[in-house]
Amino acid sequence: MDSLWEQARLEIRAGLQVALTSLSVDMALERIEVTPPTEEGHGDWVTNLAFRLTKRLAGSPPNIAARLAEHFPQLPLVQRIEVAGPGFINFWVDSQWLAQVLVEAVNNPQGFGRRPPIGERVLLEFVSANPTGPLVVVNGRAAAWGDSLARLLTMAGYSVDREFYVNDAGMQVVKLGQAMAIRLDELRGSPLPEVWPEGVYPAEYVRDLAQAYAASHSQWEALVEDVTAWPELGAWAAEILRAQQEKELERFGVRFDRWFSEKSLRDAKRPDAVVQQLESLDLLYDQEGARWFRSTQFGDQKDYVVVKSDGGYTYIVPDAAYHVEKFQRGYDHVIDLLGPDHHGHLSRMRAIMAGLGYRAETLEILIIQMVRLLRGGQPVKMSKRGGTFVTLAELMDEVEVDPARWFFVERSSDTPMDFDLDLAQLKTQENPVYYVQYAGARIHSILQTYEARFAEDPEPFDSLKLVEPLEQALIRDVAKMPSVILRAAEQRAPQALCRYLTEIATHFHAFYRQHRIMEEAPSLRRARIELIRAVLIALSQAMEVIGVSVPERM
RNA sequence: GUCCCCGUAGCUCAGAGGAUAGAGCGCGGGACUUCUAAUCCCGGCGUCGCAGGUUCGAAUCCUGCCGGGGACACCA
Repeated sequence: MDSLWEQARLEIRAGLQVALTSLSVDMALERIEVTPPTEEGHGDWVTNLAFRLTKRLAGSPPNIAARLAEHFPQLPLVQRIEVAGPGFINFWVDSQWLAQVLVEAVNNPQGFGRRPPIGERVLLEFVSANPTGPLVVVNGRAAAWGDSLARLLTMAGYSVDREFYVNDAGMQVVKLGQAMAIRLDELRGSPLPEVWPEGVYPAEYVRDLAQAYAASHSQWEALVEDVTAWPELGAWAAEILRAQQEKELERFGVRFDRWFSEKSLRDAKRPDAVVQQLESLDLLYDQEGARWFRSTQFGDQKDYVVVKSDGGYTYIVPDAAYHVEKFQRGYDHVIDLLGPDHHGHLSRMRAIMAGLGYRAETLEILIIQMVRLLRGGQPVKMSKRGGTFVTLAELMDEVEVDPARWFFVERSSDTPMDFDLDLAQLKTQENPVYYVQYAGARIHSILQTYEARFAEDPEPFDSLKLVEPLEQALIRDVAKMPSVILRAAEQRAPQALCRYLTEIATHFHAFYRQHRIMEEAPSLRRARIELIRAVLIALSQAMEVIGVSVPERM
């Protein structure tokens, strides 16, 4: 069942087809464009049909538009039709017809804007930070944005699984183990190396991990000089770090359905199967002692190594095996959110999956771009290599979860963003999060007063009382909400919700200052109560999607 | 050098091929005896980076150029 707002669009489109028929023009419904106006005052829905018919019908666009309007059938939901500008036809949806949406929302708050299950399964993989250190700010962006996308797709009727891919095998875990060994040695009183080995981070948190390890393992001193112990030490530390990441994400309001271990994939020999399949498809060749994949056959810039000269696999092999595994689990859509450092990985991943016979459209790869933190207008240093990176935990210590999540979701994911720490902490007009939350708090406050005074209001709801421009604007905002959700889901654009929320909050605040509720006559009071109840529902549902709370008091 | 993203108001950014390109912030005025002033109202002279092209119509699509950011390992 389409939302009322969408229903209006479809009926207008059908009406246009009827008008076309009376002008002896055949046109398929899907080819008739009915779009939102670009500007206020141009109605609720607009068609450009007249421009597109200049070759099939004699006359100028305004003339054709006028004839179409004339033959447009009477529809109860169309209040007004206007031929405007150089040939547009603007349609106003009848406010009374539209006001049904208020009752609909109030009768089913949780279901409002939610499309019934459409039977499609989505696997969304995001964050997937290496378990070799704490989460950093850009992981927070991925977490907030990815979680919102998951909520958005759920609202749009998809069945969504959130997954975190844990790189708990391979070289970086061995390096972590080596760092552990160095730190354990430090515990025995040895000096730290003057130059750390290539790829081994001198990070402080490893010292804490080493202490914890020593405290729980009696034989630890024997491992210090044992190179073969690095993988095990690394795996131990990686699991601790992974568990910390899970906790931090939970604090950030993000939970995963599955933490998928790369090690389990390797243990099951899935990467071997990928290489064998590529071999059997004759897509590998030898060069300089390594096995290369012919990725240029699949649109990549250059071929690349899959089996190193030492016999080990490069990163792409287990990752490809992981994606094969995902598809085998039967998902209709597989979506990856990759970090900014994976930019170059994208074309390789697409190439190898194409090589393995998967259609390009089924795998969507989105890039989460980097985050620059600003304090006092100046960038805060956050280079992971320099060791001065800002962690997600540090960010959460400074900024509350609600504004942090809002800020991350507000911007499209594929462009670098500045995160203004000062602004995020401001609890004033400059901060859009509180602006929207404040609208919710005001509604709660009115509803509490109302329910205390009129627990049993005998007055029936009469939408005819809602005639003020701001009331009608709010009815439209409520009615549009399901369409906003569906469109944002299709576009993978949760940021659209932030814009919607700001708009409905703006209309509400203006309404609030201009009109009263409790002092009005019973019938008007009742109508406005129904209106703001529905506004609160639409607002809360949209806030739910971006993972930001709606406090009852502020 | 190749590939990806981005150039729109002083700043941060919206913009579904359409009408006179919009918001917020900042700045200047004004509004609470009232259901929350974390609010509202008024104030906008922009080469939509540049040049071509497609189109009845381009900030939007295509090509080239200029500027900014990022990615281009037998690391993950």
